[in-house]
Amino acid sequence: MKYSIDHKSPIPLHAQAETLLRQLIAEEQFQNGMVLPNEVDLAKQLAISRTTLRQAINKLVFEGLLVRKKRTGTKVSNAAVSSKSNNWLSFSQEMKLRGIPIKNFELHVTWVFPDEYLANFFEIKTDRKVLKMERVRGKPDEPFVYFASYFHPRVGLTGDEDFKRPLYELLENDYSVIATLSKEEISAKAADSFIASKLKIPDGSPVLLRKRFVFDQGERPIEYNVGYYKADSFIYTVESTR
Amino acid sequence: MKYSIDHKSPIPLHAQAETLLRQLIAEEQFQNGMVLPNEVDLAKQLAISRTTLRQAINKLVFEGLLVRKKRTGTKVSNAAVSSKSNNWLSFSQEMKLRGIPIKNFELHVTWVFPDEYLANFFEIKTDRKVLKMERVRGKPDEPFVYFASYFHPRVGLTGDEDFKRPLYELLENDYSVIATLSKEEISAKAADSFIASKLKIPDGSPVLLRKRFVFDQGERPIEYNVGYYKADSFIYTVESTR
DNA sequence: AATGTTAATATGTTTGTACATTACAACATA
DNA sequence: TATGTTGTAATGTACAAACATATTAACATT
Repeated sequence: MKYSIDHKSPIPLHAQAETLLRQLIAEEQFQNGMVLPNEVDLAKQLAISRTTLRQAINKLVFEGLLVRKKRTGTKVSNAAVSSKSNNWLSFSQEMKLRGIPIKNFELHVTWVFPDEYLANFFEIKTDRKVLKMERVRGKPDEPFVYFASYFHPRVGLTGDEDFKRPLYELLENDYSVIATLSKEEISAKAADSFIASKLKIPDGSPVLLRKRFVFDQGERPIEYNVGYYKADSFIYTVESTR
Repeated sequence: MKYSIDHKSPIPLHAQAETLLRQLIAEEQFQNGMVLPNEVDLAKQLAISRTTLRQAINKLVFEGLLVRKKRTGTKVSNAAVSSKSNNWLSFSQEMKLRGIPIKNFELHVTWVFPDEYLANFFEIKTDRKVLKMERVRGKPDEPFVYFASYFHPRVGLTGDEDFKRPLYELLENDYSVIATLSKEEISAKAADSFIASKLKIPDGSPVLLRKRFVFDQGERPIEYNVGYYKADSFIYTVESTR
């Protein structure tokens, strides 16, 4: 087999198994509608226990990528959501897609102590400094988003990186940190004075608040990102199938 | 304990444990934000193994109802109402899952001529009437969402249906219309006077605007839905993997 | 030929056990 | 006083073993 599982890796076996299955399905080694090998054999092939394998399969079943059936086996669901539930574009790419030329300004990098909320997400203590990157984007006279990213110390960023490069490319190539999972929360809010000044809008104007929690393969937190978008400058679109 | 687990029941123990936890949370035996007993003890109390208990907890964690944290314990997520992509719970169902009792009021059904925008989406002419359903939801003294749904004439609704029933169930059972695809747009906006009065908030307050375009199996448009959510009463969550 | 029985095989359920990781607190030491 | 060190309690990960259940296929019986 092309891919395999590394028992020495810090990434949990079930997580490795999960991404491995994803890859095989994506590459159509396991094709749409095809039944995959039975659990006992597959576990043996991957050199993990059946229980661990089942953890991985369970997740994919929950996502709807796989369907279990007794006696018949577990098959790849071709109705497949394609799970490209969009949005693995970084922001600059998103905007280019809309034909809007965007500039970065007020790019600012510092080391800060995390607050409770962030320390909690990162699973670190509040006295452990983290790298914070802030930036404002838009046309210079018309900013439309302010956002702040915080990076887990584990990633190993020094603060001297070229943050004009696409972020996920930088992480992947130079730090071999692979972001595989993101959870986002989108809500509406009234701009406080800080945000209002950054976006050059009146206090209390509506903004779209977008929090993004990014994880690596082992589901370990690696980045926290908050963005404040001027109302109407950003529309979040989601497509989902059943 | 009021409820307990029956080892002789044909219902799997982990499933029993799952519903039991749901009940306890709904009844606020385990309240919002409260940490529940540690796994070892809880398993002992319920007379099931820790692993089995974890199966149950895992599901609720996946749903977002519980949050695990090392050393601290597992706590009930008091997070505001959220909506996951890729699952097709209608709004009332989402709320029930979290044990929040929600009421519909100001339910209102009329026939209207579509504007250009809607006619365009439905691919019909503007002189063809469509069914419009409006409603406000929340606690009676505290509305937190106003929304309007428009249904394509093709669906065949008469206006006399019981709109208190879950919508997709109604469409599926009584009209054999199966909604399989939805596209959503989420943005922030300032409430105009109409929305402000419906939600009992000041003019210009921020609201989350959610437009939903629903299609049937043949990708034909069947519903257009606009919702205005009071800021902070609704968080839209999206999870995506790569 | 239709029906019932059984065996095989897949997933489903449950337990017991062990060790890893994290966070905190209490204590001990420089 | 400041700084390690160790203990402890929680979740996280992993494995092995056994038994349950559902479905199919093959076979036997009527």
